Amino acid sequence: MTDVKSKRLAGGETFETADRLHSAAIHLLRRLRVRDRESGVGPAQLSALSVLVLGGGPRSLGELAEAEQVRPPTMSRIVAGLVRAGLVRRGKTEDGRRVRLVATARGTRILQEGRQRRVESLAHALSSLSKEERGKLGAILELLEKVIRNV
Amino acid sequence: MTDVKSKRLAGGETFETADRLHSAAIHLLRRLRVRDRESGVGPAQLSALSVLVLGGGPRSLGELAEAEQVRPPTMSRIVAGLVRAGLVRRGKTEDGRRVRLVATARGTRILQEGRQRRVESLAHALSSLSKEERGKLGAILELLEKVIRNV
DNA sequence: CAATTTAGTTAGCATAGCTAACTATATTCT
DNA sequence: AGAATATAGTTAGCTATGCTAACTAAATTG
Repeated sequence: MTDVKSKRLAGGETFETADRLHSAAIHLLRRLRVRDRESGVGPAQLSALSVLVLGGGPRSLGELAEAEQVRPPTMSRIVAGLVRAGLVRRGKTEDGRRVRLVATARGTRILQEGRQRRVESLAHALSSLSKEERGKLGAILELLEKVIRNV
Repeated sequence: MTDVKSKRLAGGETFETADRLHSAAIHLLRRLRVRDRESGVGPAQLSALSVLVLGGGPRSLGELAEAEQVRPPTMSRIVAGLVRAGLVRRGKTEDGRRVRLVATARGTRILQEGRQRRVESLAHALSSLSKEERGKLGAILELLEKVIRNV
């Protein structure tokens, strides 16, 4: 009870689980992002577009910057690229300072296709699990989604 | 049996699980990477350094580029930054063309501290789970690590 | 209606990705 | 052995993505 380990014995197992979960997430996304090159859209643009398409509709530039953890000038330029590529359209709002950013049909299609590719790759790997194992994974995901919102 | 869904009924559930897992990984890392700014090292440099520190010792530049899914010229510059910052040292090998990249003591310390911060944030969030739930999560991680290697 | 606050852009800097073209060392093939 | 080829890294120059500082325009406050 006097060694280094004992100081955090209560949390030690949790820490190890966190470490493994962290590492798993890194390795998973590192593999999946390979497929994003096929879209021809850069990672920051793709991620911002995903907020507009999957995140429940149009946003202002500031909201998008916050969602992507990026400063307004950075998002301003990312959006400029998306508009130039015809993936996003700028709309007006009641507040003349704000812009309303909307994914175009093309932007929506490109994002959905990319997401499809990523998720298919993962689904294929998951197919090696038994039905029971996938069930357990699904149940854990429920918990995990709550935990992540609290990070 | 004739609608769109039925075409992939067998894989439909797996696809949904993959989608949720994918989304959870994205959201998790998006939150954790906030803490990396404290290190004062850019994301590409930090990630390359993690391969040297956690990935089991020294590597050549080409190996590092492959591990990070980046082209040699890109890794060349990332390594130049790490060397300039005193986090990595270049060593010689028998093959005069190859370099042997080793993390310095300072590089190792900075990486470990950053990883500690990330994992602590996650461990703190995980502490809201019951002991039993954490146990289930640990068991699933076993499976997940295997699955991810097959993506 | 002047002062302040808020939303977004522009300018300029550093990092990080790429391809093409180069240098230096090893290997292979007469 | 020596020429031709292959391999490992670097350099140059482009685009994209991150930042802060300084600006413009619109809304809100006093």
